[in-house]
This record gives sequence, structure tokens and C-alpha cells, in this order.
Amino acid sequence: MKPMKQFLKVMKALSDPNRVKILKLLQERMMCVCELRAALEISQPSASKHLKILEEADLVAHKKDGFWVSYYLTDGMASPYAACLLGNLKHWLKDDPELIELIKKIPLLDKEKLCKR
Amino acid sequence: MKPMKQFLKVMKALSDPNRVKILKLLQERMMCVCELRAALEISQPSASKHLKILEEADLVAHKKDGFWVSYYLTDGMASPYAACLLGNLKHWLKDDPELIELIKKIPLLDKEKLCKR
DNA sequence: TGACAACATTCCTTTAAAGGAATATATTCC
DNA sequence: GGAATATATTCCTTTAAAGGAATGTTGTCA
Repeated sequence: MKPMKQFLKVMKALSDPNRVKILKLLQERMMCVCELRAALEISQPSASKHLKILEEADLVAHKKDGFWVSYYLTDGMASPYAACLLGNLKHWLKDDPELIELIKKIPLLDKEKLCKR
Repeated sequence: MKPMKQFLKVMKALSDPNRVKILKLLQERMMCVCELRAALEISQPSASKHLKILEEADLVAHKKDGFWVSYYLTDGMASPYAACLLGNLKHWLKDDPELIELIKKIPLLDKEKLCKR
């Protein structure tokens, strides 16, 4: 992929508040789609689509985790742009009020309870 | 401005190829609107609008320069996100073929000739 | 294998961004 | 002050992105 195209994918992926929130959540621990969906209070298809965009920008990856699909932050090996932004996001936005509230909610998430089994 | 909002402004500003090209051009030297317009082969209103978006993200600033308005990269003091991205853009995208061609064209730009005076 | 649950995809609608023509503003030079 | 020019803004059209309902797919467990 041309450098410009790869760069734009990362920037576009980071241009949506819900996707930034997902990355900040995944900084804490890996999560399945239903946990992210619940935390952000968005529909399941919306969560899936955001995750796909993040994955195509090399910002997240996923693995099968029994009944669920768990998403996690990449190590950035696949894209220097993703690596840099993920690194900076670790300390950026620490003082954003909405994100602070969101992070607080993480302990309340429990995929065993959120999902129907 | 909330951190999230300020961050998103920078990411959105960097999500358009023409705006990235403008930043790469301004890395070489400050330029007026008509020079940027000519280099990118876009309309004058389009150039103005892109510059406004970049300016609102604290990525560029402008000053009156006689008959023209010259735009230049900021020092990043106004936004840590802008500062970081501008810093990285100095070495990023060096090998993008389209950008290489674009930078080559800079010496051919001459606002005295481009404009009608 | 059949039912069910998690997730992905498709389709459609709404909303936001980009592009250009036309117009407005402001500055220079006479 | 008036003409001319660089730039900004408005308006409109086209295009892309986001959201949800409905549907498809895959894997698990009985």
C-alpha cells in the first residue's frame, strides 16, 4: 500500500469519537464486541463496523476467545503511523471528562452477564 | 476546548490527501494560496477551505505578505496533537511517489508569475 | 444435527464532508 | 476614490461516512 493511503487510513480511523473511545478502552484490557458495544452504548453492527475500520488501519487485531471475539491493540509492527499514534494515545486524552467516565465503567462490564449465556 | 474535540480536529484535518499535501509543501517553505492552489491543481475556494480546516486544527497559521496571504506550519505550541503530528510528518511519507513529484514542482512555482500582476 | 448466541454484512436512511461557480471582502496601486 | 487582484465565504450539488434494522455466518453446546 502506498504510504499516503496507509497514513490516511490511520487518520480516518482516529477521526471518530467512538473509535477513539474503543482504543482507550482496549488500553485497559482486551474486550469482546459485546463489552465494547455495552460500554459505548451503540448497536452491535456499529461496534463491528468501527472495529473493522480500526483493524484495517492496523490499530487493533482480534482473536477467537471461546464463544467470543476479543479485540486488542496491535504492537504497531504493521504500520509506523499506527504505532506512533497508539503510543501517544497512551498518555493523550487522560483529562477528557467523557473518557474518564468511560474508563471508570470498565469494572462493571462482564461479558458473562452482558451476553445471554 | 475539550481534549477529545481538539484531538479529533487534528485527525480530521489530516484525513484528506490534499490537506496532507499542503502540509508537505509548507514543510519546504511558506506559500500563498495561489501557489498552493497551482501546486495541487485545485480551485481557489477549495484551497482556502482546506487551509481554514488546517488552521483550526492549529497545524498552520497565516500572515499578510504584501498582496498575498502566506501560510506556514505552526510551531505546535497551541496543540500537543498538532505538534506531534507535524513533527512526525517531517520524516513520514518521504517515499510516497505522488508527494515526491509534488515536492519536485516547488521550484517551478512563482507567485509573481502565477498571479496576474 | 439442531438450536442458539456472538459477530459480521447488507441495505437503507440520515448526516457530514468535498468540490466548484458565483459572490463578497479586503488590499494594493493608480 | 476607483479599478484590479488575492483571498474568503456562500450556496448548491455530489460523494462519503455513520447509524440502525434486518439478515447472513460461524462456532458452541446440548
